[in-house]
Amino acid sequence: MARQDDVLELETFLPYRLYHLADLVSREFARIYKDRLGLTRPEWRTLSGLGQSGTMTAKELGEQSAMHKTKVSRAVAELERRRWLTRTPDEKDRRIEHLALTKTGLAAYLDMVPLAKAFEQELLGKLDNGSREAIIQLLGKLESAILGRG
Amino acid sequence: MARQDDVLELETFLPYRLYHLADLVSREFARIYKDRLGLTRPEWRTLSGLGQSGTMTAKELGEQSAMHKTKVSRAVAELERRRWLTRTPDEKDRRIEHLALTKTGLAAYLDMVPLAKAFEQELLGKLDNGSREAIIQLLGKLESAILGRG
DNA sequence: CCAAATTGGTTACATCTGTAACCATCCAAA
DNA sequence: TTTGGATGGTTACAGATGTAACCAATTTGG
Repeated sequence: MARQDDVLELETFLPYRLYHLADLVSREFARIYKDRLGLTRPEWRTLSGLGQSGTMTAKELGEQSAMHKTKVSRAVAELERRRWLTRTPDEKDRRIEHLALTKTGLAAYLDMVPLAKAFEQELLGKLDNGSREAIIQLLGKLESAILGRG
Repeated sequence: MARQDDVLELETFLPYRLYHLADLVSREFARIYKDRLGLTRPEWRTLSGLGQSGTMTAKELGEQSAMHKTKVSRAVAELERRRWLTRTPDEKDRRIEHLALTKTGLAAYLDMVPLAKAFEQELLGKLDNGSREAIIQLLGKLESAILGRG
């Protein structure tokens, strides 16, 4: 049966499965910040990044949350429009602006944190202990693998 | 330190990590079918679905490859434009069309299959045996979990 | 010093996507 | 039968995205 070799089973193909799963999880989670705060994913990541790290430049934000600079730029613009963050020019390098959440922005962030954690816990809660451990390990290994340092 | 509870570490947050990883893998793989065949992801999935299963309706395609019907519709239209697939009206239900790859379409599919398998193998090859097993298990468990049957 | 390359960030444009509205067709109940 | 709802599929429209071009400021190398 040579045919077997010539067929790819989509349902078990790793890139497909991985993407599909991530898409499901991400969409499900997105409903929370979208319904509650009306944010897009890049906007949520920006909020989350600044909430976590305090003050960052756009570039740092992009690195921390794996976003292309155009996404960062637009997300920052939108959050600024809402007055959820402020830009402070850098003294020494005038290309750079330091971004930080305003009180309102921080409040939105603090509003989301427990919801995010609950979501994650609920998801992980459906797995046995071993699987929970395993998944953390595996994500790391796969990341290294894809980044070519595996 | 109450602050700890109020912070979410994005880098270890499951939805983020999962999505980021899937995005990396998917993008890397997409380069192959994009460079080689000029396909988008929905188009690749359509090609792959029909290559694997022979003849399907648009609805079946969407179910098999987890695509919204608009994506299917557009991908099918594009592949038809290239004459990579044909539509055959159903005898009994005139809303339905049966889709199948043409010779050209099949050739493109057969061209991609070994590349796809090689990509997957290369990725998995960077993991130890245990991890390879584990990942298959885990993807299934997480899928069940997110779909609420966990 | 000064030109050339680099960097942080924004914008324009074309493409892709999701939602909702839509069109046929089919089915089910009266 | 007719009629009201489902169903398969397409389309319109508004947003989101990626690529590339761009601008200004900075660094580098001569």
